[in-house]
Amino acid sequence: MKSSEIRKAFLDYFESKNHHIVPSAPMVVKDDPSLMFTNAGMNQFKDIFLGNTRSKYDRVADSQKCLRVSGKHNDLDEVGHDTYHHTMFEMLGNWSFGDYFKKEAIGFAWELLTDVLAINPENLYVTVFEGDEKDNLTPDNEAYDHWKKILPEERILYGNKKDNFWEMGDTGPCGPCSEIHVDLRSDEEKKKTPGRSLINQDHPEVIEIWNLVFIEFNRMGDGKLKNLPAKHVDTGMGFERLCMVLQGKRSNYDTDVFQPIIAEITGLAAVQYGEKKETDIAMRVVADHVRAVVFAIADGQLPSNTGAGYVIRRILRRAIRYGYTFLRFDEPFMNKLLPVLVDQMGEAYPELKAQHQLTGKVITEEEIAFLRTLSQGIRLFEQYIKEHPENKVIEGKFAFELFDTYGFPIDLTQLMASEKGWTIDMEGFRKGLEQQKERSRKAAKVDTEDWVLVQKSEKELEFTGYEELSSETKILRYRKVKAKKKSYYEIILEKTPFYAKSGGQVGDKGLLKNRDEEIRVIDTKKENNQTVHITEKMFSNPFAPVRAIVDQNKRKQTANNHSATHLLHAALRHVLGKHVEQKGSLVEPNRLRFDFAHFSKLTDEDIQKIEKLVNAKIRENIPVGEQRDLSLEEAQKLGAMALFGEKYGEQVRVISFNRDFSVELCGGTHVSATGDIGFFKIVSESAVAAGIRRVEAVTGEQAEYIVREQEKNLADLKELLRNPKDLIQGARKLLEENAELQKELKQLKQEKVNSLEKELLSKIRKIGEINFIAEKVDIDMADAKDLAFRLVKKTNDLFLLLGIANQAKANLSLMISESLVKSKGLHANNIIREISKEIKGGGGGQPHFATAGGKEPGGIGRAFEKAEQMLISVT
RNA sequence: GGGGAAUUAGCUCAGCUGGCUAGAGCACUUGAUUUGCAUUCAAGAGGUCAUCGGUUCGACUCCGAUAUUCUCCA
Repeated sequence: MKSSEIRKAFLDYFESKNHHIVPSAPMVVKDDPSLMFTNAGMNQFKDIFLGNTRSKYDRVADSQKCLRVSGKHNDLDEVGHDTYHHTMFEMLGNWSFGDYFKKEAIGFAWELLTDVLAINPENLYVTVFEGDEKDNLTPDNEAYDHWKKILPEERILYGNKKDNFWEMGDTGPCGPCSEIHVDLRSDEEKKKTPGRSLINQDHPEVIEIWNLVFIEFNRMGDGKLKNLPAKHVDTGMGFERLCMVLQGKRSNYDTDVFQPIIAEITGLAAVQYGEKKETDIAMRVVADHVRAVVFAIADGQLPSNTGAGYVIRRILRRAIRYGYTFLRFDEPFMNKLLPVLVDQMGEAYPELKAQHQLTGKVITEEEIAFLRTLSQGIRLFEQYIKEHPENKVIEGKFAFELFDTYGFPIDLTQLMASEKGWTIDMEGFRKGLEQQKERSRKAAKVDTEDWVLVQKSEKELEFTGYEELSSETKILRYRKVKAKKKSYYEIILEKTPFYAKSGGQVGDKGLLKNRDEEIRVIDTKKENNQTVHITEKMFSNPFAPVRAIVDQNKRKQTANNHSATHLLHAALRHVLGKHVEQKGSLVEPNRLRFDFAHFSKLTDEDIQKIEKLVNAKIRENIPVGEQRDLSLEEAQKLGAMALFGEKYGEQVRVISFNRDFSVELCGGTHVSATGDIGFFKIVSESAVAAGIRRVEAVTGEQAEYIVREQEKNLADLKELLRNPKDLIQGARKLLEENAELQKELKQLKQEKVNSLEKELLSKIRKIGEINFIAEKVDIDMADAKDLAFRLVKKTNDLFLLLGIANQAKANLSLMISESLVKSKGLHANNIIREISKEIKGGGGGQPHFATAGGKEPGGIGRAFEKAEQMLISVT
């Protein structure tokens, strides 16, 4: 069975059991601070389990793309070394939200595996929860009894809390789970050791394939368990692993999920898979990582140096490094694997096809950048070896610096060191890393107190901000959060006009008022579908009704910018072409920023055309078209474009300005008609990454302000230039004149130095065979230096001392011919230190040239005498 | 969010503990050479050493702030 058929068989089976098949959620998670990537099938249903939202369907199944880079069995550093761990993988799952429970879940799983997918039941084992005294939980006999009916009891095992009790986090929904394991060993092996004894023992051929979680409890803040009103089922089956089982392979990488990519790699590297341990590992690393990176980029997550983007960059770099070291790829190669991957997965995940070109560009760019990092590291490494030739051990501190500051991988340092017969002080390296981690932990530490429940509400949380900017409401719960420098409160209201940061639009600011007090809301954000108000203070009486008032002015400006963003998006597509697609957006009260896919820099004409079109639409004063509660399909029929990497609910909202101009899916706040925006002005255009451009713009008052500023600058400039007819011409003339004057000045100075040169030459006195000059001159220090260097070239055995006096300051310059430095042991540095005492100052320099400064110009003469005395004593 | 680093000629980079009139390679201009694949040789142009402030007789170098970029950790 091909992998695509397996995926389809799974989905078809559950569809036949009345499950609604939902698309995979994006791999990148946006509104959950505890999670960067989707790491399990249940992530997109978290809100349902938490009770924040209700599901439209009781039964759901999907194939979810997931990414794991850390966790029990998924350390990024391990991927590739074995044959079954991955960063990106697909998780097949079926769910029941308050519908069926253990009996049906077990029945479905068994029927699908043994009947539809024809796995030999003899090879299957299951585990059930053994209970836990501390939590006062009895063994899960209910699950046991259901299993007993379908397979012999000797293949049912009890498992402990670690393996068989699933929890979402420290608090929240949880429950016992039941795992299905498969024994893939040969009959001979099976006879030797019973499969039963190898369950959950990390045996590579006795593995878990499906986990059925029965969610029935809620873990409270105090650690106690409470029964949930509705029970849920949450299951997850690793797709790649299932393919391995069904295709009779011993490694996930041998299945048709990975083989086409590996075949491509072997072609490029001219190395066969299975030839050598090291190159095999490298190929697995590359094959795994290219999938992760491509899916992430297609979901809109570009590599960057913070957060989720940084994780993607790390994965990409790890692949490049393995390719570089073991497969001898020393120029970009990852993008060459892209067509195979798109070809293979593009059917199930259309975003890969749509984002093909962009993905290739971004990856190539990253590869080039990293190869540069590598060569810089190699240079530093070699320099270090050269500077410490006798060490034979690389200090941990240096190895850490290479890694920490220059991003040079430690194992590459190790490899290069061993090639030269050196070793690395890994202890020291680890110490550095540990300190780094400690620092970060300290800085990132956030103490979150438990939620304080104030009042209960029967209603769902409500957002009133589309209609009004001030609402009468009550506090449901709040908590105090202590971060490193500041502490603040998070407040949840029953209904709120405050817009929480999302879709690029920043969160509202404003006030919460009750009869006696008012507190400021400094930000509003969304967490697990709830609007969280951030405040610096808390009411002394949280039970009183409050009025929530949004800062009207800021909101209005934000709305201007948001609507302008839509017009900009549409205008970009009109002017540049339909390939333009939103890649990111930021909408603040005083500006807007819009990132989009486009291959080249915008010309000035492009920008003008775009501004012109947007402003024309503003003047048309198009009323906003708003439609709520549409299905995604209905919205798309209207022409709204769904973005890859965005998660849309069952109901979407569409904002349009003229049906045939701008139609977008959007939850943000907008103007009532485009005329409100007033005026639109682009202030900058730049690149963010390969194939992605950024436009920043302002609207309304802010745009007016910027234009006024520029106008003022221009007026000031005109006045400065005495109102020339042609400003540009005037400025150019001024610059030319200035250059001319500079030249003349230089020449005059030159002449002065020339005449001084002659004058000084005529003043040479002989002290022994030394040509001695000590004179006051009226030039600046730089010219004095120049003069000294010119004289020393022309005169042998010169001892030149120049004194400069201006106002309250005195300067000395001393130049001595190299020959005198050598033969007489004269040292300008020492001499100037001595004689500068006479001008109440200090100085220094090199043996042949030194300078000094002081605050007594009257002492210059004495300094000259002193120098002469010193010379006489030498000769 | 925290730590470390970088910013010097069009490009890639040297410039050690403050003082060598800021250098190299490539690219560029000019002249010669007339070349089996980066032809060679010579001369030259090109720099507010990221920006602002401070310490100092003196700052590319030290200190502080800002901006941009890189990098590691969370």
